[in-house]
Amino acid sequence: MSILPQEELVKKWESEQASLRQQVVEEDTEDWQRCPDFTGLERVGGVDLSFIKGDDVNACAQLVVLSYPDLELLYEDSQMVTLTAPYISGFLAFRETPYLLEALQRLETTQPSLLPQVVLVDGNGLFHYREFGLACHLGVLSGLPCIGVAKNLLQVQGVEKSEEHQSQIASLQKGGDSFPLTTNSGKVLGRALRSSDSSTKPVYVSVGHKISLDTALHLTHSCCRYRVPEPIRQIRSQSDE
DNA sequence: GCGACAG
DNA sequence: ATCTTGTCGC
Repeated sequence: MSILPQEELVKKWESEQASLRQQVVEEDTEDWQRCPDFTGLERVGGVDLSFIKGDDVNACAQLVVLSYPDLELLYEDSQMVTLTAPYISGFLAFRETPYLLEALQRLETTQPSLLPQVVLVDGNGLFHYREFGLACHLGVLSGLPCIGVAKNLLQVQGVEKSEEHQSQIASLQKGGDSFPLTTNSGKVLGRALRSSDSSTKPVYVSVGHKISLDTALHLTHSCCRYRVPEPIRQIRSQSDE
């Protein structure tokens, strides 16, 4: 096996992103997405990789499936994995997607009736340097509707932590309030969401696959008891329960 | 040289 | 991502 220099790796990954980007569906495709209170939606998934202190090679790949709208645990899968790809900002998917896909495939094989109807992904979707973040990548490869939920702002295409951005955050009064993340060319790539009344710092929601931004925003908010949506949050609290 | 850098 | 204690406020 040959090791590519990072510069070559990035070129290869960029072209792979460009080709997969064309397969992203940015609209609602499911019946439940068009119902006012998401009637028909029964299972919401969450995926994440977690690490331990000094080790960035071994990680725990986790998938949870929660009931909707009660957000109770229906399924949980944890698998220790050894990562092969490095973390490079903008290319998170190449590091994490293979193991998240494996988890979804294990579920599909063993208990297909528990497959989630939508997956909340820890990271960005279209709100990305090349409009193809982790949530898009996992969505296209799995075929499942996916939503990107990032806890930190990625500064991309003119969206930045400016005075303007800070004042927009300050203007979010209550849980559910949001404002658009608009590029310098005028395209809305996502929305900053105040996810609960008690949290000041927003989360950044963007389309992953097979869902509209409006639906993604409302569903994400309806999954929030605290700042981080339950499907993603319950993964972390899982380890000590 | 300095800031930025999803997870 | 992860290391970490207390502390302030509701």
